[in-house]
Amino acid sequence: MNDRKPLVLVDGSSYLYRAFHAMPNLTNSRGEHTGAVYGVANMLRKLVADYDPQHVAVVFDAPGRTFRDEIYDAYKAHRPPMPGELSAQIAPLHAVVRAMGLTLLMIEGVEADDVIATLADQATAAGMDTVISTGDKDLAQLVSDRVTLIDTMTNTRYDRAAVVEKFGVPPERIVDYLALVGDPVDNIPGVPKVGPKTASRWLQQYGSLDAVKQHAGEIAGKVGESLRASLETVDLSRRLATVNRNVDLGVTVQDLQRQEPDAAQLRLLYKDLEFKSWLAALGGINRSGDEETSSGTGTYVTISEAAQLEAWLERLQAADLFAIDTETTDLDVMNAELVGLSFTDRCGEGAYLPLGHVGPGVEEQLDRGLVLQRLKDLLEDPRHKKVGQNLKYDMSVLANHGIELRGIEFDTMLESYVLDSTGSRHDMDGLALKYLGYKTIKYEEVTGKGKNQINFREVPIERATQYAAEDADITLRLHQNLWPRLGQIPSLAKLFRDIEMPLVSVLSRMERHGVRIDTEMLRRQSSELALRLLELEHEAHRLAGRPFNLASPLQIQEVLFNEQRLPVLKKTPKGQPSTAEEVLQELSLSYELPRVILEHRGIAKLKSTYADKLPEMVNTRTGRVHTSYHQAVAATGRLSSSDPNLQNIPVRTAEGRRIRQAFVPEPGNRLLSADYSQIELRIMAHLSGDRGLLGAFEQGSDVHRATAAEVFGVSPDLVTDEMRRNAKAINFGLIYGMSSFGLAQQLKIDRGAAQDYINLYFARYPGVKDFMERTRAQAHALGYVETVFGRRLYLPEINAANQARRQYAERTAINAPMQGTAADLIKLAMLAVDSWLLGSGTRTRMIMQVHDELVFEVPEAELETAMRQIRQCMTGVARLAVPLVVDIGTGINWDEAH
DNA sequence: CGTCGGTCGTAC
DNA sequence: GACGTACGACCGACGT
Repeated sequence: MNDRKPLVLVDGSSYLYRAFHAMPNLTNSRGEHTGAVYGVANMLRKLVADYDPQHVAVVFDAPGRTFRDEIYDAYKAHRPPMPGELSAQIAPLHAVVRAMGLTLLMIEGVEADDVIATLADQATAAGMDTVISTGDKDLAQLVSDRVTLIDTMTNTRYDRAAVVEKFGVPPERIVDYLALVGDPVDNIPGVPKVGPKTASRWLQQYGSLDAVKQHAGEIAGKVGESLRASLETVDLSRRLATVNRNVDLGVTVQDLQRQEPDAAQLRLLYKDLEFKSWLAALGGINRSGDEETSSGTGTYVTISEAAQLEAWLERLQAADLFAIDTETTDLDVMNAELVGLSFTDRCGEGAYLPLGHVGPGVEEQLDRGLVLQRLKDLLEDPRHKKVGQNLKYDMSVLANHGIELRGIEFDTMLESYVLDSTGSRHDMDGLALKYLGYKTIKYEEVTGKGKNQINFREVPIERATQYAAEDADITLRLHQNLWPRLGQIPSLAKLFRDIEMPLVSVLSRMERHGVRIDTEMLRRQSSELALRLLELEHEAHRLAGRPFNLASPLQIQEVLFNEQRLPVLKKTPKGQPSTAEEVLQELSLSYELPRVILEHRGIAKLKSTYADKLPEMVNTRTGRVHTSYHQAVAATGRLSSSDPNLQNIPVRTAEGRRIRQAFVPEPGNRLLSADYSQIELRIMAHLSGDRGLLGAFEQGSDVHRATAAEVFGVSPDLVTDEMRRNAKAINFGLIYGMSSFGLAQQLKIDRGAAQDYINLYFARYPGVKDFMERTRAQAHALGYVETVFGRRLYLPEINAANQARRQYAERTAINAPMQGTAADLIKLAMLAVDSWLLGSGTRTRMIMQVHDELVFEVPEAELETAMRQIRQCMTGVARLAVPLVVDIGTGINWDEAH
């Protein structure tokens, strides 16, 4: 949307025909025709030089029937089959287009015109200008304030005024004009005897085709007769001439990013086509030749002598940037010991430094302690820049050996994530395949799997070298591929550099510090829960008349709905009767068994997921639990947590909160919890600029109460609990892109009433309504949405033909800017807090992040300072249109602090 | 005996 | 089908 440069859409098919007929009969020395390729490619070169577009597509008709064939059999029937000299040029032309870095679009069952029309409309909706390059005047119907037509071969340009001048009618009337004039090439019948002059005169006189038809009786002479005879077909002509602006493309404007030309490929093509001057312009042979070696392996060495180590050390010290990777004994960082290190500063090369291997051949291995001592300065010096894949892991492993990795400049996993967070995984093997077309050696290929799996330390050094050095090599290659892509989108490059990269070490420190758990308390809870579960199980079996597994939804379903004949209130997506919480809740009103099952389920969940699991996760060495925070998982920009997941510890019910009571500080400390108040609603106020919502936050009111007062039309002090509850559901629903159905279900009211609430809300908060519509439009036009800080979320299914998928993408589009901005804000807050912690010499530690909450372990003497500093860091990260408010609590456990 | 999809439930 | 983002327990089917 910020692009100054227009979207350029090229009607490749029309140019192909024109170039074929216009160009002299060019052939190469093998007698192959090349004139049409030359003509179109020449035109594309000129276009790229003139506009330097960031987004461009070259669109071709796809073979096969289109909707126009469906409505009119004779459509284009007169077109003679494509001459062989032309069809033979299509494949090389496509190859040239791609090698030039331009997106080629050819969509089954959709004509080039319709593809162009749809994309132009999307761009317009996003506030982007479009230049359509075509030799076909039919597309004059698309011209608007934002869309111009150019004919690159004749060098003419059509804006609105030029269309009126040329055709005598404005763009909106072009289809009427075409319906009257007809087009013999496309076999649009038109009205016989009516040509350009008559058509434009009529349209000027009567205003539109419909008006012309109404006045058909008044038109004298042979043309009048002809018009009256054509009244039936003229509507068909109009339909044939009208481009379809709303076809399902499976691509959006955003997918049309112009790429760097593939010089090697162009060289091959031009050589083949014998376009000698262009070949010369490409210059000499690419000196690096990296691209071509991507399927082979690099030159990898094992460092087994001190002299080699010194040589590599010198080389790495001199490098602007080097890739580093660690091999360890364990995937769990807290228990991982270093087995080896690999690095490279040059693609295609790499060194592996074995340090902890066992077995035959280890005599060759340098002493780990001595080597690390020797490497420490390089690794800890922030001036020596490093790139890695998931460097948080390497950083933590090195920390286990007393080395604090600094100069963490680039992480390829995060580069991929910031570029496109929707890519399901950002693991190195996948990235290498996706971006380099390279198949890496898999970890399992080296260690084996299943019961035959060996520890990496047992992998022969020779084999380990190939695997490990390749990892460093590929990491560097990936970085060289991904970083320029990020550089093209400055907001993403900034996000990457200023938020994601600095966060890596913050997260590493949080994970390594961990959190203390009162395991005895959890064990006592577990026994109590076990006892209660047994009681409930007996009770359930008695009520069912037979034993069954209460943990099996399938068996519950059998007992409740087949044997006990309870009514089926809801089905699962697969059509089975649902046994979900809300269903059992409803059934509990009339039956005993569902209530027992519900209670059993709740307690079983608490016991297995929390009371039993957390003590298991306590590290025997540190006596604390060390979660993993994942920085490249949640598509919106949030962190996620696993092993254990500390971001879904119960809080809503009293029994659940007992789990939180087991999260405790070290003696002499307190836990401090600081959370952003109503962060996503505040962001909605900021993004929408809605006066009412902004006002509510400026006055510091209870926002749900304020919403209730507005929607129900009462003064805030007269808002009942029910009104507030409903308003709260609406507020949350809005953040999630809800429908009236969803709200109805939530509030247990009918759909009409829910829709009334929504209408009322939008009437009171029109800015919010506009924001939602703007966001949807942007998503449709660009294929992505953005946070306040420019983080992008791509929505590949936003224009899907499947309604459910499309609607799902639309809801995501609404939610992502709010959820994502909240994620950006708390990441900034973590960075701010961390730099305070590091700079102040305090003993306060940040130990957990739960999306809008940060948890700290604070020495009692530092509580006051910590509270003040943390609040300041968190509220000060950004100036939004609403104040950021942070609630802070402290206590002897997490429940008390929260 | 492992993997994987389906269902459910916890958090924000 | 219908309200967004996660992780994970458990079951049961399926393949080794």
